[in-house]
Amino acid sequence: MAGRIAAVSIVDAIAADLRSRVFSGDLGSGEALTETDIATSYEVARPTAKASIEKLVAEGLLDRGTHKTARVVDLGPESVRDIYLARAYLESEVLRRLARTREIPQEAVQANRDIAASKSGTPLDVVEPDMRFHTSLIDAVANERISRMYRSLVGEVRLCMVRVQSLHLLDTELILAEHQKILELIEGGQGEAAAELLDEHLGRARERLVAAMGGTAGPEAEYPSGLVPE
Amino acid sequence: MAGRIAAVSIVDAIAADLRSRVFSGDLGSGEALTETDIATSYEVARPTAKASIEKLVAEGLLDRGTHKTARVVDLGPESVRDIYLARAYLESEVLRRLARTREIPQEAVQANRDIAASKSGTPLDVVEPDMRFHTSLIDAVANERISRMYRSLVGEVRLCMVRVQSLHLLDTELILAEHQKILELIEGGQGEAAAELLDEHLGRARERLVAAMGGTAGPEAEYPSGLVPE
DNA sequence: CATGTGTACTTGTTAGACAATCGTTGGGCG
DNA sequence: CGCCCAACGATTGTCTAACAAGTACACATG
Repeated sequence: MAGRIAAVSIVDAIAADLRSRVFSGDLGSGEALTETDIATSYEVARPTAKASIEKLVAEGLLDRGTHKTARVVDLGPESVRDIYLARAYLESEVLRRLARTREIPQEAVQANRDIAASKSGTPLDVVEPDMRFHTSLIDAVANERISRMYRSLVGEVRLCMVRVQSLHLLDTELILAEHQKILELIEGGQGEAAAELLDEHLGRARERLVAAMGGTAGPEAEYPSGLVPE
Repeated sequence: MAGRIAAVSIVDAIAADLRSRVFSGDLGSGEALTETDIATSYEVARPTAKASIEKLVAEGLLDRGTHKTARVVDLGPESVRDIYLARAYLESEVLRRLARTREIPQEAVQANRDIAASKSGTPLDVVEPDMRFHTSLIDAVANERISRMYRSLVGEVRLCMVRVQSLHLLDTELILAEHQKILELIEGGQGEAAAELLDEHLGRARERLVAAMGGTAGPEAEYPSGLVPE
């Protein structure tokens, strides 16, 4: 059974709703979330609202100190680098290990197909399948804790993307081609090459994101030779 | 200032105390922790106790379902494998990246010295510096999220060690020698070799731990040729 | 022996309250 | 006029008390 029935607590339900509102941009960076506001707007008691907030704080989506109002995290360039480098650490090693068995998850192949299909939509439509491509690779190693760690990053990654959704930072064709190449390298048992390509892939996204946020981009932001878009 | 003053909330203080009691073995595997028990024993309100429990649940040290009493996690062989493999994923990649700059953290060197110094003590005395050796390597990459992820594993790793503290699973000399060799390989820029040695190092600990817990150990449990202890 | 029921225990959630703390605003003083 | 300090409001941390809802186990029943 894939999706057993929910049986969510009120706290979880509110946390889930807040989470989606953060991802959708309904709650922007730095926006304040007081316990009483949430309590009244969801018509629950303050401790319930408090617990929801604390859940999101633990996930890294909200930020707050003692006696201070919780706010949606405001990710600066250095946080973006931190997040993407952490991704690279996890994912490149996963690629190496997957290459040893030369197994590629079907979900990753499907995710890449969905990226191709979403080219006609808005830039934001690419985010979901792109994310799914990477998570499916992580999940392929079948390690509960690795997957759990990666999920905690994914939340923040999506947060980055929301902030720059209007900018056309990523060329879909290039994403597609690199994903495809990564899968081929895994299938060919060339883990080292796959890891290197992934580093490039993530490094470029990272530095272009940093630049878009007002930071100074590193050399990784450049397109590979001969693949500059229109 | 390394350790700024605490200013801990009551919830944090109780969580910290429970954590140390779990690590010290005062609270054994599967032991029940009801909210009211904790509330009365620490002389706080039940919501406060509840919050403390939820913190530990989030850390993976306690386990509980809805409407069920929280219990100290009972790590089975499959969990031990999961934990150690997750460690290996993180650490081997960290080693590779450290080898690129050939930098070895002084904390790791010191930790290894402390392991040598603890040989005369109980087997449990080795745990702390051993842990410190590994965490210092992780922290050396200066990535906030990588460090945070690793910390979440460390709690469970220590839990494993508590359960097998009475057994003499690890030969201190071998640990020491392998740690030393890993540092040398990093210094020499041989990241691949360092990662491989680490895999062996962790794999052996992992499988011997599994065997000690009643599982069937894999081939990694064996000592390397020519290094069988007395 | 299997099954259903009931009771005690535990957790989920709420309400209201008070203390401690943070941010800000306004007044007093140089 | 500008700056420092005090008082205030807003917000969070914690508590007490209580009820609802769910679980687990013993018990009685078929």
